[in-house]
Amino acid sequence: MTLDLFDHPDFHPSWREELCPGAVVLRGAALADSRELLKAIDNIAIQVPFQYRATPGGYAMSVAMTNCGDLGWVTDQQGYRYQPTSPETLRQWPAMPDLFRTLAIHAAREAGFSDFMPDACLINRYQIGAKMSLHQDKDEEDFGQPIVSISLGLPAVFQFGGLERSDKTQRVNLTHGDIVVWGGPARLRYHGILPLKAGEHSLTGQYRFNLTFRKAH
DNA sequence: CAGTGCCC
DNA sequence: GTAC
Repeated sequence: MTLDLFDHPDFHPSWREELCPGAVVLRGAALADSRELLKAIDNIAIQVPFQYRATPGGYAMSVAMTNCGDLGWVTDQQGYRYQPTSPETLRQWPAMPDLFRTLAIHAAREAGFSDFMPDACLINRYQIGAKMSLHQDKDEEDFGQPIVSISLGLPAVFQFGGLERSDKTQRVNLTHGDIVVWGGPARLRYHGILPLKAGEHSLTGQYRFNLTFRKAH
């Protein structure tokens, strides 16, 4: 991987956008590793296929999901939770690739969170029209640990709000290779993804992939 | 518990 | 804004 990207003299203000205290967009920070990241996603999905899960309220989500790492985020009628196994295979999630972990740790450090130790990586696949409505990440045990989110493939509009659902949201265009990190005072800010606009990406076709790294337990 | 979704 |  090209960790040197983070040390490159050009990797600074123009590539870094502060959304608010504790939240930053690192433009193109995963770009150089994107082909390897996508290959790794394919390899994981062969072992544990993407699933369309349902919320506890019974609605099918439009985003397909799989996981890697010690813990994976799942939802069903019982609720939201992290668990060490896939509900379908009843086996442990595939290991988190070293490239994933290292990239996430470096991005967190770049954003000011020096002790990030992710144990969970949720892999979301968005097809055209798929969305993620405004929500908080609050199923984790330690809100002192940040969230690291890597965008691959088709662009999407990220909504980044406040600590209450009714707070005004910023709209942030995220494209292939962008990394968003939020933690500290921004850790519980509401966020979401607007319906994916039709398009074609040379590496992912009609899909957007998102890797979300968390310290769950 | 379920607002990571839905509808007006 | 909010079902049950």
